[in-house]
Amino acid sequence: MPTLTLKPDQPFNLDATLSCGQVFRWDRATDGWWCGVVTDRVIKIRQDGDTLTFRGAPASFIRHYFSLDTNLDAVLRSVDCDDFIHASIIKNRGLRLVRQPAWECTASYICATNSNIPTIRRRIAAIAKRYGKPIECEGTTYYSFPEPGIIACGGHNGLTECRLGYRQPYVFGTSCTVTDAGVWEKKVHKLPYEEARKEVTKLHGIGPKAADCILLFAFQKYEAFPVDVWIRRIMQEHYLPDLATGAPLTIREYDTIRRFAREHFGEYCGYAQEYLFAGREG
DNA sequence: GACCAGGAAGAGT
DNA sequence: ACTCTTCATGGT
Repeated sequence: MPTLTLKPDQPFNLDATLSCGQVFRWDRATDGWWCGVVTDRVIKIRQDGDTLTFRGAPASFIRHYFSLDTNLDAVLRSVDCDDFIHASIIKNRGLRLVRQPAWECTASYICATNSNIPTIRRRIAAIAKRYGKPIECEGTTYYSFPEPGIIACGGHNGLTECRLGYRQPYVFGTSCTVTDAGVWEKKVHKLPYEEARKEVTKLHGIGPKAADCILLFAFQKYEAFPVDVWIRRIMQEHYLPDLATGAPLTIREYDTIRRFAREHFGEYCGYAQEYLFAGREG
């Protein structure tokens, strides 16, 4: 099986990267192997020290997907500007933001609103099973994530069995709007963060939070700082004590938090966000 | 059974 | 431009 050797100055922590909540289609077996579906590939990978062993994709794909070309030391040095983020970095050093397929990421975060992570995972798996192509791997059947055109062709009620709740028309509607994922993706890629954010927010079912997740995880816009209930809590406790507590998060508060983060952590504040999120409830 | 979850849309001010 | 309400589902 192919392997890839990490350089001494190339920190990477596979477990932290895949279990921090940025991806929904990876599972860790008890023997240390991770298995995930990325668009139409089933990838198995494990880490033993500085060695990655994998199958299902060429090394170039692995290197790109896991952002192994990113100078993580430099990124972390740039956001490591106070004691609290410093502790989060120590705890999860080697966590990297992966490069998610844009359409799958977009549909995923529509499904993610007002839900917990196990539920989100179940919904995405249900969509893949409903419309994706089966992929056999070591005696198990996996399913690719369907292109938007496939979902659009399924009609209004095609997703009913996926039990998306009120998100069903959003996923369907956005599938119809995007249709050609490649074209849409290129358009967003070209835009700088704030403009890309406006563009992505036009889609049905995507507000500020989902847009920031999509831009961070799929478009490498590292200035994005997604604010969910966990991040809001952490920011209130450690950085912005004057924020109102309890009440629903308003657009104004959201902007206050993300602008503070952009200012405080710098141009890679998205990385800071993910280290903070990884350290939630502990 | 209450309460919460990687929120967002729509209607009414 | 702000505030309030509603939305469907599953985990704890």
